[in-house]
Amino acid sequence: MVKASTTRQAWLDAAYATFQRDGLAAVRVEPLARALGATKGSFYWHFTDRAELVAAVVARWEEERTDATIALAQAGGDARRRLEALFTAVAHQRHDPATLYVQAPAEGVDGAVARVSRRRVDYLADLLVELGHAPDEAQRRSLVALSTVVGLAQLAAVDVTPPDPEALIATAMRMVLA
Amino acid sequence: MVKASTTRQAWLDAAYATFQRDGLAAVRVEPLARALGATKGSFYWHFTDRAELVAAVVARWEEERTDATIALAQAGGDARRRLEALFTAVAHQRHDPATLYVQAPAEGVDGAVARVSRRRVDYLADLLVELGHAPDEAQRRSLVALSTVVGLAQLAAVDVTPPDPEALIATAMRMVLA
DNA sequence: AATCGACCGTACGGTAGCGTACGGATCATG
DNA sequence: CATGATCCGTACGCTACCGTACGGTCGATT
Repeated sequence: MVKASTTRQAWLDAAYATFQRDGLAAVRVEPLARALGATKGSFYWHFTDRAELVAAVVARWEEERTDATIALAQAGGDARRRLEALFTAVAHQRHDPATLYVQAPAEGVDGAVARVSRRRVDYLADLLVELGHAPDEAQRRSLVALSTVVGLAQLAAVDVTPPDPEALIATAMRMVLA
Repeated sequence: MVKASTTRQAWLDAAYATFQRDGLAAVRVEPLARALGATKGSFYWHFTDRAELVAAVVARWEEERTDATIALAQAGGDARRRLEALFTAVAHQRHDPATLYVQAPAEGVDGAVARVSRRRVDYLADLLVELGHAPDEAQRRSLVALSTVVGLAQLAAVDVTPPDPEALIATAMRMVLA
């Protein structure tokens, strides 16, 4: 019987935006209130907790990521084409905040992050199985691939980046396929 | 003419220990003082800043990492053996705190972290060149390898871990070499 | 023995955020 | 039109931490 109050959504939208830009830890009630031109009185009407807001933000993120994966899975083409599409998508898409994994446990959302991670690994592993790899080996290679993406984001945080990102993607894809 | 006061070292040791366990952000003056049975009066005698302590911690970390890499480089055996030793060492060694990369910029130590990262990549790339890879390709593969290690630590933070770590290492090494 | 400097404790002020109490406003509806 | 629910602002207390002021102690030096 939630009468979908308009401003609960505003809080969530603002929180989601700062989550994408600066990570979960940056989702703070008072700065958010200032940004919205509101006060905490409003916030604590719509949410019981900061934790509830963070959980809602991550729930939305999980939905979006899951939908995106499903969309990828249903894209046309054979396994090889879908894999190429996946790699170029990952290369050009906007990424999750680099702080996501380390902050998730403290924010109580590591379950959701783990689910999304596993779904990503499984999707890639399915493609590799289609391309002739044994299931166990496919799973391992997929985990390495996801780790690579996550790790590159970490290194980018300290400004260690490949000279030629396109060539790196190509090499990474060859490494996963070979 | 610094008369090597004994307790400056005590502060540094304690700070280094909590850095290794909980990351740079966990290096805080007041908790450290409590742990040492001292007060901030002592701390601000030996250090001007919390920043100075953090910088000292990271400097020590950089030295240790550099020495370790040099030791690896001077180890006996051909390139192939040294590479195998590297992989098993990385697999069993204690790792850097998972928070290192994301926190380094805010703590003003991203330069040191970047240097260590590049040194690691370069060391592996040298091995790959010895094993017949072209320099550019070796550099790319090394960056992928380091990213994989860093990414695995991130995923471990949300409890996404390989079922068989040994098999994963073997696969990763094959991927890097192939 | 007086003093000086190294060393450290106490006490304070300041910041940034969380959560709560409470009162005022607004609006639908009986 | 009164009343109750909804919504939000103000003001407060609390925690955790940084950095500073200042005074006291103690050993070495003069």
